[in-house]
Amino acid sequence: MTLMKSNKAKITDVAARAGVSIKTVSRVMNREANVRPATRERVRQAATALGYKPNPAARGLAGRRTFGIGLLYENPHEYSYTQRTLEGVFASCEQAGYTLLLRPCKDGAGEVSRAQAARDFVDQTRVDGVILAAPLSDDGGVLGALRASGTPTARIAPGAPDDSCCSVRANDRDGARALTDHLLELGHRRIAFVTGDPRHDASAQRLAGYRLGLQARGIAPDEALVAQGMFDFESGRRAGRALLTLPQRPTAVFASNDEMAAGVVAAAHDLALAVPAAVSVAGFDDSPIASRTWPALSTARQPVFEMAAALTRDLIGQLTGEAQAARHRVFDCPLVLRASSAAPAPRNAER
Amino acid sequence: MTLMKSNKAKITDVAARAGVSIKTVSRVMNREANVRPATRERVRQAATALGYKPNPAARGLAGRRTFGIGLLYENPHEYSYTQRTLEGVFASCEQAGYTLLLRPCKDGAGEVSRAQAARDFVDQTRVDGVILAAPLSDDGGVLGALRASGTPTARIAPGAPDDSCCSVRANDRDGARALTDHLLELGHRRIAFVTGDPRHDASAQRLAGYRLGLQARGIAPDEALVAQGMFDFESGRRAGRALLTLPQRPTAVFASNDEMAAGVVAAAHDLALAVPAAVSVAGFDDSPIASRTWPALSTARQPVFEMAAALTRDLIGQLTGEAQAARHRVFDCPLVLRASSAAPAPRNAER
DNA sequence: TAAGGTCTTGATAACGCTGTCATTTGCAGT
DNA sequence: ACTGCAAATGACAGCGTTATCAAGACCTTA
Repeated sequence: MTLMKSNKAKITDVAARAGVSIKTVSRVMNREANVRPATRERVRQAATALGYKPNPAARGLAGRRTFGIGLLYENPHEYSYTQRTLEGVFASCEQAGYTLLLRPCKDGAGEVSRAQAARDFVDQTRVDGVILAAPLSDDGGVLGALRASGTPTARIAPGAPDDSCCSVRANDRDGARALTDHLLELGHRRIAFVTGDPRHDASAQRLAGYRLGLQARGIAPDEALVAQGMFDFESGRRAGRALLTLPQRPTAVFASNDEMAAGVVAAAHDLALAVPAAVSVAGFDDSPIASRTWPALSTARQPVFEMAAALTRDLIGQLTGEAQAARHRVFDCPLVLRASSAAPAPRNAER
Repeated sequence: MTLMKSNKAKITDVAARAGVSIKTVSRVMNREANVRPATRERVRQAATALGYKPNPAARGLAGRRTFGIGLLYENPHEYSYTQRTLEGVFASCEQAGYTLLLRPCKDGAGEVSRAQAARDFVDQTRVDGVILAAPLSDDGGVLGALRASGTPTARIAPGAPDDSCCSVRANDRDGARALTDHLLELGHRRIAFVTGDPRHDASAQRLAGYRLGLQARGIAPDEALVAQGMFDFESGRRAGRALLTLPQRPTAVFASNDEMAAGVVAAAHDLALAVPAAVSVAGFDDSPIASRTWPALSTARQPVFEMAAALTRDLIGQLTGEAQAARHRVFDCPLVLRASSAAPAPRNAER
């Protein structure tokens, strides 16, 4: 762990180390012509050694350009989870006069490269604060990079809230528990479950809620009824196919998010099983896909916009010094019951 | 039309006009305490009169804060059109060392407020360039505001490409024509169409492609088979219900985008009409929803990511002076045939 | 009226970089 | 070795704010 104080190297430091004037450093950094290769190389090495990154504000002020590109768009009808998060963050930023800068991280990349992306981002933008969406909010590398840079951070749905960062999360366990209870009340007893991406803490919470629900009714857990998913449609479809072709078919399938639940519905259609007549399906999130499947999904609504907006307010509060301690908010997930869940067919309704 | 040269007022101008020092102006702008109300008001009026907006770069340099909030997230599975656009823009920005700043515009707001939003955005961020997503790319107010500010602009799917802005668009007409031909070749003759939001030029193009296809086969246009939609799921569902309950039911429905096509599929399900046995459905875009409906949608793929990435490259080329003239790119939309389209049932296959 | 505060206000120095323009260096060509 | 020109480098002045700190204005109280 390095010193907390981020003694950012500046152009004069690089110039001194390379034994040239700051103007030459500027030329090298901006890839201008007319610098001898040897000099260029010397400067480059000095810059690397010092970890020098030009200050964008100074560049913008002196050079009259910001190296920023704006993207303007209208709110589309087809919101995704990320999209809704973004809208929530933006709403709070706008109110406080902050600007929103985005950085998608390649999901294929390893922890090292994600940490690097985080480092690059704060260096390049010098933002006052950063918000981490799950599962980045639990990424040790990213968290470490941000901490090292001294950038205040806020986390969406982190596994272990920590008093150095504000955080917000849904009450995944209770939401999943409520949905499980709903299926139980309809008379289902063989309820399968599709887990989510294990890197998201929410996955574990939702599974726990499901188990708690069964346990409360004295139903023995059956591991054969729990399939692994990754939060995406295809994994849901695969899990659905596996679960619905089990010798003793479940009468309901509860997937950890709507995207996978849509996959389960597709799998049921593929197998000519009517939903909900032959099998009930439930999801989680109340994302747009939930009302676009046929039949529409019963689910638990995650108030994404509100969560993101509140978290951003908290972060800005910290930045401006209004807030003292890190705040951790938890939002409830009310049930949204639609057509994908119903009482099981009589022959399956045991007890 | 005002002078093109944007003589941005600076703090000294405001100070001079209000008859105070720049520090006092700074205090007022930053809502600091200890400024006499009368002074505060005087400064405020001077600032308004001059249209003064603090330069964020100077603020960042002097004050060590950027008023920027970063949002880091991983690429989600559930991409929307906007999301994909954003990824494409980001990819090109990243490569050129630019930072991406976002500004959602309220879609409910009028043209005046959208223009204001655009103005505020460039004032607040001083971005080097702006990209306009449809239908903002055809919004006179926004375009005017950007032109007045002298900010280079690039447009996604504009109605009338103009030589002052780069643009990119899909070949909507040919794509729609190809999809129509596909349905015709399957044997369909009564093919209904659901139009898109009229503010998007693409809507008119797609409708034109559909009409061209019918015309080429000598099929008389039947206006009863054309329903108005707004590119969203619900409008598609409504249009689908209307079309599928027509006395002489169409054997196929071609919706201007996948979102609406999904609505048509839902409407068919609602009416207990099997897709594609009783009615074929086609969409446009190949957005994620296209492969999530059941059955999955036949559609035309709009290469959104590539389009956005190319446009951004072009814009940055203009900014750096590499490119001279505004470039206008057109991307083809290859057919993606899935299970939602098939030959009509024999009794409907006339001729 | 004077002393002792507390508000208000302003002068001026950063902030870290790029632009301008002068100066130095390197290298042909003689 | 010398001239001349182009390439390479540097000195220094901004860029438009905020921060610091001192000074002035205005009250209160004795």
